[in-house]
Amino acid sequence: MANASDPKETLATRLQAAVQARGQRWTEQRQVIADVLAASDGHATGAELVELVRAADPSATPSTVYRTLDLLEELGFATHHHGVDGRETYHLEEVVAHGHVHCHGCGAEVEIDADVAKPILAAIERATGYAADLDHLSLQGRCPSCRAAAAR
Amino acid sequence: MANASDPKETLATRLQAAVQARGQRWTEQRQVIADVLAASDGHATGAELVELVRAADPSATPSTVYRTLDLLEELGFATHHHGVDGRETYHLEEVVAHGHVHCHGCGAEVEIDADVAKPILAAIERATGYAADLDHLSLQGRCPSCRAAAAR
DNA sequence: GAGTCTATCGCAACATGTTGCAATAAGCCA
DNA sequence: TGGCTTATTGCAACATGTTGCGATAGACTC
Repeated sequence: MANASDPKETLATRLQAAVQARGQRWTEQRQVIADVLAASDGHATGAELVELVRAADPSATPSTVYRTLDLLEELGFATHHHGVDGRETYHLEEVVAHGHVHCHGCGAEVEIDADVAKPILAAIERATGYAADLDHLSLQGRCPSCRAAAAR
Repeated sequence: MANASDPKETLATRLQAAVQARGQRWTEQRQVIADVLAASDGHATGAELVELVRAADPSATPSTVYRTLDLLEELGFATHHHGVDGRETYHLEEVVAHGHVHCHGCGAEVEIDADVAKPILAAIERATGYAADLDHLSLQGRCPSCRAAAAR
């Protein structure tokens, strides 16, 4: 821990600067939420974050957590997507943009990083004209081993 | 209406046959839900279906509707995916398989039919080894006109 | 430091789904 | 037809988010 870039410190600090630059306010609750998010590994559901925040500050309420999360998205510090079960999953912006693919055979979920996704996004653009968002790329299908098992 | 194939009749009938073939039971509620689904255009959220079913049969409850919808999926008569806002959207199997792409600029949502999707699915397979599911393909990005507006 | 403006908070109610459980009734067999 | 088995229902409680509103408290000015 405590490496050179110290991401936990910089997240809260940069967030505070960004919030205040927009004429908005920096509060205790936002500090707590920023800390919790920085301490997570960058993948957490809304409910998990609410629970973690309440553990750090029992007076916090879900509405505050979700509203702050919305603010983080607006400011570009986080993104969220809906997983297979429809639950929200939040990512820190520090985590490099990536998509997900979920296997409905074995339930495995793997990440798709930018390099791997490049030809997929290119195909989407050619086919539809849309510039798709890697962070919202959430696919379902069958992984290679389940396909092999099904073929037998 | 009342065309040659008469899909409304056949859905309930075929569903009943499939349910009974599995040793399961055919009930009033399932008949109502099948009728409602057949009368929809093949795109309805869970909440909409619950409301429609309750309009047809006020004694029906949400749990019954959702459980029946799960059954329809198991039997291959319907599929569902989660839209941009995380709400569930159900499709009848009669509607040809298709994906969706949502523009986060203007909010437009367009369908991606099988032909258009083919190169996308091929790219996904090449990049990840996964055989992706067209019905669960739910993308977000920027549509051509929003991209043009942003470029200016 | 005091006063003002208003963004943010916490609460409570709501929306959409999910789950456990006891009561009901569909389908089967004698 | 009558009785039995158990899938299905309806209820109620819960889980996860969202929204409206009055109270609180940041931040700014004087």
